This record gives sequence, C-alpha cells and structure tokens, in this order.
Amino acid sequence: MQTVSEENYIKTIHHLQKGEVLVSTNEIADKMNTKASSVTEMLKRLAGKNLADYIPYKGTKLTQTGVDCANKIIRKHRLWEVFLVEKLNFTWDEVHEIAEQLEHVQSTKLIDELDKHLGFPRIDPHGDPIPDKAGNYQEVTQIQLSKLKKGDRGKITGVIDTSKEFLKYLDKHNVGLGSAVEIMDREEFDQSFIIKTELKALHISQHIANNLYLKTTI
Amino acid sequence: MQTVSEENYIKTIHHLQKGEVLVSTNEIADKMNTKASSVTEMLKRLAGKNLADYIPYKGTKLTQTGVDCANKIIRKHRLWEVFLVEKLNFTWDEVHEIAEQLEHVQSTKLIDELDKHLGFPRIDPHGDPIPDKAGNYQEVTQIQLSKLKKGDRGKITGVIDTSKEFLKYLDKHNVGLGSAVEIMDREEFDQSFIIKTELKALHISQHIANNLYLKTTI
DNA sequence: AATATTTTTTAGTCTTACCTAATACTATAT
DNA sequence: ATATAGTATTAGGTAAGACTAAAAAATATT
Ligand SMILES: [Mn+2]
Ligand SMILES: [Mn+2]
Ligand SMILES: [Mn+2]
Ligand SMILES: [Mn+2]
Repeated sequence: MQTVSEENYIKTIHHLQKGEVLVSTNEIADKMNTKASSVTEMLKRLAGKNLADYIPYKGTKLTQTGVDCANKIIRKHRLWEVFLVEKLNFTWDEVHEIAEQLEHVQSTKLIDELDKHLGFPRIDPHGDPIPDKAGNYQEVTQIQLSKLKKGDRGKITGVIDTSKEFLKYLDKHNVGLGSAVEIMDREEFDQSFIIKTELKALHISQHIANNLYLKTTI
Repeated sequence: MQTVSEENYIKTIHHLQKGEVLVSTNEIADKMNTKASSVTEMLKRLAGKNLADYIPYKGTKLTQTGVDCANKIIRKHRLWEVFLVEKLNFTWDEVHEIAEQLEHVQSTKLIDELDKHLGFPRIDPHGDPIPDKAGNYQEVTQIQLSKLKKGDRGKITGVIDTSKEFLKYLDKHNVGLGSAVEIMDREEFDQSFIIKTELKALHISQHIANNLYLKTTI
C-alpha cells in the first residue's frame, strides 16, 4: 500500500516517462513544485518498495509494479472526472483538483462499480483514455495542432494542459472536445495559427496549438 | 483547513459528546485505537486552532467552530454512504470504511451536487440523519430496543454499531431498516430479548438490543 | 489522612515528507 | 586538461502524528 505522496510521485514519473529514457530528478521537482532534494529522498523510498528503479545521478524509471500502480491511479482519476461531469454537472475545467483527491481513495469495488455506473467510459472529459480493470487502454491516434499544415482539418480529441485557465479560454471561444477545426494559416515567425472553428476564425498562439490534440479528417 | 487526522479526532469527540460533560482523553483514545499520549497532543493542537476547548486533566469539548466542522464531515460521510448504496450497489455493511476516506475530500460544490444528485436524502443507510447544507438536521425520535417492554412494537429505524459483523448478523436474520418487530419476551437474568420479526422469532442478546434503534408504533 | 489505583501528561523516539545550505558529481567550454 | 555551469545528493532542520516509558495529577480505598 502506498501513501498519498508516493502515489503522486508515481503518477508524475509515469507522465514524464517517454520511452526508455530515465526521468530526471529536476523534471519531477519542477512538475510537482517541490525541491530536488525531496525528490531524491522519495526516489530512494520508491526504489526500496520496488516501485521504481533509481540510479543516482542518472535518473529513475517506474518498475512494472510502479507502472501498474500508476495506471490504477490514472483510472481512478479519470473515472471520477467523468462522474463529476456526467452526474454532478461539473464543467471540464472544474474536475481536475477534485479528482486529485478522489484518485487516492482505496477500494477496488468502488472504482469498478463506478465504472459500471458510468457505462464503462473510454475517455475522460479531457479526451484522455481510461484504463480498464486490467490496466489496458487504447492509445488514441491523435496529433498536436501545432504539427498540422495549412488546409488540414480535424476534430479536437484532447487537451494536454488541463488547467482551469486554459480550459476556460477554450470555453470562451466555444472550442471543446469534438469541435471541428481547419488550419487557415500558420505564421512562421511566431509559430501561431489561424484556425477556423465552427463559429469563427481564431488566432491561437504556439503554446495553445501545442496543447490541443486533434484527430485529422480527410 | 484541517488535516485528515484532525478531522477524525473532531468527529470522534463529537460522537462522544453527551450534553455539557467534557470528553475524556482515554475515551477518545479507546474509540480511535490510539494511545492517550497521542490524544493529549492532538487536543493541544485542536485547542490551538480554536476547534476544541481543552482543560488539562479535565477533558475536552468542541467549540462552535469544531461542532460546525464535525457536522460538515458527518454530512459528507453519510451522503457518500447513500451514494454507495443507492447508485453503486453496495450493501449497508460495506459502506462505512469507504465513507471514512471519502468524507475527507474537500469541495463544497462536490458535496452539494452529490446531495442534489441523490435527491436530498434525510437519512443514511444506517438510519442516521444527514445534516443539510447549513448543518441542521432533525433528531429522529427513536429508542433503543433494550429500553422496550414485553408487548411493545415498532419499526427499526437505526443501528448504533455499524461494524460489518453486526450488520451482516442482521442481514442473516432478515432484519434491517424498516423491519417491523415486536417484543415477545425479555429475560431479566441476562437482559436478552425474544422478538418477533417479519419471518420468525429471534433471540437477541443485550448487546444487540442496545445497538438497535426503533420507532414504536401503537 | 495516608496510600493505592487510575488517568493524564510529559519526555524522548520514530517515520514521512517537506525545507535550505553545502557538497559532489556530470557535462560543457575554454 | 582544467575551470565552470548545471544537476543531483547529502547533511542537518522542522512539523505532524504516531509510539513507549516515566512522572504527575486526580480518584478511590482503607
Ligand atoms: Mn493526487
Ligand atoms: Mn483528465
Ligand atoms: Mn475518516
Ligand atoms: Mn452511516
């Protein structure tokens, strides 16, 4: 059994892990708004519990047990987010903080019954896939808006940044999951885009383009 | 804002408080399966935060702020219990432990929306009243079965002990909230009772009679 | 009133999880 | 090859929340 703090570290390491490259101490510290020395300590603890492999001065990587644990937490987090939006009238920008707390509640039956109650959803309110009971999920084939060229079209399938500010910005411009968009122009000098949404043309910065996932349509 | 541990102490003190009498350190320690020395320390902390009045060697009592806090936690605990039974197919003996965790999730909107989602229930699966948004609730006029005399009748409205073991015992004999019972006989030498339930006659110990609440019918 | 028992507090440790400051290691640039 | 910058670890603290053992206060008993 892991503490809440251990679970939060595991989740962060999992999110930072790309392929086989080790995750660095500073990356974790930055993401968690904590200090590198605190991270070092926790990495030793996680390694001691066989949840992570930790090579001093090199970095860390979750073990299989660690990955399984991360998937369980992510499953809980995302199912609770669906619950909040579908059953309790929350908007997609309000659910993250509460799910951060609910994801640590321990009960397998609770989460499996919740899954059933929600009709076994496969994506959360931000377009992220929900692992099933066994920890499996299909990676959605989506692409960052910033990778597209003039004339490309698609539907928004997810967001990377799930902060209140970003989601409220999207709401303000009537852009959300499922919105159809077309790349009208791309400013090379600042990597910004002009996109056509259902209602209007919208000028979006590189930062925003990086945080939107689309599935392209031909 | 209180820590989870502080909240658990507040809830315990509230449950032990009868009238104006101070709650003793040992009572709290017993109820929480902790040591008296740990309780003393926490009482100082709670007093420092103005959640309890603490008189060394005499005992403690929640302040009004403490009582309000207790009612909020109890409201959350009981609403989650209703949710688990009504929406997620849990039985009344399974919900307590999970509600012990869920009661600490912080979000006023969450709990008010949950209340609405459940149709503003006034009692939880064990017959205990649920405080409303303002912290008010009607005390149910109920009496312990052990206080009744031969010939009295009533309906079960609540249980005091909410342990798995006790609730499963009741289930086994088809006794639950709303069950009609009649006192057939009372053994003075061991304070046990023979009661008539919907299905059969049942011999119950003093301990069980103490843990059942009834509303009598004429 | 004096003694014994029970209750409660204090003193001293431990673990988790954080911090700052100092040190050590790695990578880069001269 | 050495100095330097950047990254990571160690050393030493703090606070919450638990514990055991010892001391003190409140009750109960003779
Ligand atoms: Mn979290
Ligand atoms: Mn999400
Ligand atoms: Mn609790
Ligand atoms: Mn209950």
